[in-house]
Amino acid sequence: MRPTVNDIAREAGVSLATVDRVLNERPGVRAKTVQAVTDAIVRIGYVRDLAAANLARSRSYRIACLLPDTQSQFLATVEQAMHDAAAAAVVSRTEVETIRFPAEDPHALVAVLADLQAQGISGVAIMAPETPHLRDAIRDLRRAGVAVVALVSDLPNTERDHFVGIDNVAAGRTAGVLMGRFLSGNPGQIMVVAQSLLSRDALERRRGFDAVVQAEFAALEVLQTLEAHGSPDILRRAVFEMSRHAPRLRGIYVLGSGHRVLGAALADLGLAGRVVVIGHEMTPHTRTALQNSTIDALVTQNTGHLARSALRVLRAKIDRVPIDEGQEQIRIDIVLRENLPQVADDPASPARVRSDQAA
Amino acid sequence: MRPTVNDIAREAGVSLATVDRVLNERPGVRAKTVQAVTDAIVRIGYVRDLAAANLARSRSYRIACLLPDTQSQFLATVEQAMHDAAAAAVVSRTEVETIRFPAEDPHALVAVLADLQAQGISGVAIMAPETPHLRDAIRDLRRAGVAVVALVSDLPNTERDHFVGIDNVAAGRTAGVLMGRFLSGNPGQIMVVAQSLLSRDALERRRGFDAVVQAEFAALEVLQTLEAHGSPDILRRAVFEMSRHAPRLRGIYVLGSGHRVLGAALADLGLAGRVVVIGHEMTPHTRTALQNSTIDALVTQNTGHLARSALRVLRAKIDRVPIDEGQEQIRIDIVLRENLPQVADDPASPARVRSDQAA
DNA sequence: AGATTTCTGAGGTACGCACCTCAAAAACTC
DNA sequence: GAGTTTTTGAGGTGCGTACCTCAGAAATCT
Repeated sequence: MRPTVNDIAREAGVSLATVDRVLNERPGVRAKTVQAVTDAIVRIGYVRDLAAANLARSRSYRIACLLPDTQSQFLATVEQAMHDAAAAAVVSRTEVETIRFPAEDPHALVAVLADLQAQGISGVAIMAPETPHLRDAIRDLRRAGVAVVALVSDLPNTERDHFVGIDNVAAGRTAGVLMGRFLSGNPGQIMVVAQSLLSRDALERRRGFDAVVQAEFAALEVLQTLEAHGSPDILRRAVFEMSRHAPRLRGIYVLGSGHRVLGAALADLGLAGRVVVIGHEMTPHTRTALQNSTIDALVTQNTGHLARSALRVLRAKIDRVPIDEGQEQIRIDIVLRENLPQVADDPASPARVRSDQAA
Repeated sequence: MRPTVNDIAREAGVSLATVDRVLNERPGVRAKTVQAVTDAIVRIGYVRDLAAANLARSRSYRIACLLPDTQSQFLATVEQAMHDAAAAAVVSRTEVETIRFPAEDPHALVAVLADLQAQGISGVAIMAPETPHLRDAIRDLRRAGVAVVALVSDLPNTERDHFVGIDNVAAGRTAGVLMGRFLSGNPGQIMVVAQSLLSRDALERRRGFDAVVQAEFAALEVLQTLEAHGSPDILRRAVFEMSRHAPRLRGIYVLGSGHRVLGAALADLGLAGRVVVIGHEMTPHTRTALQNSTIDALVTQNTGHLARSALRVLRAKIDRVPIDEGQEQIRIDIVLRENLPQVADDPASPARVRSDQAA
């Protein structure tokens, strides 16, 4: 049997009340007694039963997930993943509320955070660009005992407890290597397309991509980043314009989750299937593009893992227990058509291939 | 507040005892009353508090993990991952015992399983080739109420509850595409190396690899599989022998987790760095080989995920609760040097790259 | 209607822990 | 050594559920 608090009390020769005081760091225990209890704890290998503890505390976790209100398939995927993770987390008494804040207004975000703190929320997962206002708001949250994790895009200069997401420089490097290897070091030009270069993740990816191409695939020339700024027309025109000046265009790197108009533009230019296209993030659109080979490879992060990890880390921080680093490391996934994960709720997805002969 | 059993009782106009009988499927309740209670449950949205339920049951999960006693870095990694997952699972009152069984003796395995059943184990994760004996043993376990999952290598014709692992045909296809693309469709020969072709996973990978290369990279010729049978010498000789007859050797596909002797043989043949090497599984050895570019790409499954997933699925099956398909799908990971995950406990691993300017 | 069977309700104990109170013991102070 | 402060012990209640008993009500049968 697993040792309980009573076993500690017996082993340490003190009463249950004292053990309780030590365990929950309540005052009124002599240092010597504390030592005796902690010794007993390690001696008998006691591990607190968190389920029972939380039951007794009747603690529940109220968590807020803050995402910008930008229209984006990737954000929609993240929100959906968080919703699913939240549904699975009700059994561990976790409630999650997702809030979209105005992307352009740092004051609005700060107001939302202040409001959450007032409401007595216990944890916050946030995806937002780092501003001085946000730094202060996060510090205030932490001071108030609220756990904070940065999601997708890190906030390294704030007091956030943890970052849940991938190393975007490495993701860019990965995209760069794939591009270089798929082109086998032959010379040519690479077009880079982004929604905008304002976000930290896009910048870091571009940096990683450039570094690798420059160092290992010197025959490739990486062109200036085209910014779509949310407008299909701007992107379309820019692609046509640039392709005129890039006679040996052999690859396209899409820093964000891809733009529907890009496929059409490539088809019009007669480039479809003749250039290597590498993008980021798994969305309904990039998934389809990968399936019909409009995109050759995706460098992604698993949004399901992202959401579940954020909730797990927040719960751990709230409970002040250590986190399992290995489990919380979000990997950089490379997805080709061949290793495209099946979507669980897609009735059209083919049955698992399996052979019934052979041991 | 979350509704409790008492709320159900009030809502359904019955007593707590009756609610309890319905919830735990105990006899002695009229169909009409059962209906009234289940109606009330959905009406108020009751979700059973599993933590409290397990506490009251004072249930703990005793789980056995069965692995063949073959010497292999991959198996060692799996065992280690299971050990780590077990350590993290003590808080959810889960005990895991890993047992290595004689790989060559199906009767010994059956005996171990029968013994476990007698000991009153509640769940089993097993990695073994499918034999009639094993089929029967698994059926008996299931009949006795023991949950069973197949690990790494599926047992599709048994009554196992679930398979925790990747689709190995797809993994082979993925390796095939990487090989083809890295070689850019230029003609050449591919050597295939395996420990043995007896295990289902190796066979399936080879099948997927062949299918893709044949269909999409017709210029490549895939040579006959070399089987090492655990002997570095056999492998070494076979590689030398075959490379004499393959003047245009451009790639090597390692079906298993790679063989230390292979790197040396390639160096001796002057092929190091001149052929594309693609392997499977992340082990200390393949990791190093990837870092120093002896191997170009690895197609892997995350053993940490594998182990945690196995434990989660087993617990879910024991509790008879549905599993979160999305979370339990083990992805086929493609690992290049650039997206090599950091090892958490490696003090020598470089700090996370991050820039402190830029929002 | 009476006997019999089947349901149902009221209540208790337990799981492992948190958190509370009150009194007694021990350790200090002067 | 009397008074004061600090530390400790004993005990209780509750968290949400499981599981048990026993008595009484309701339904069914004869």
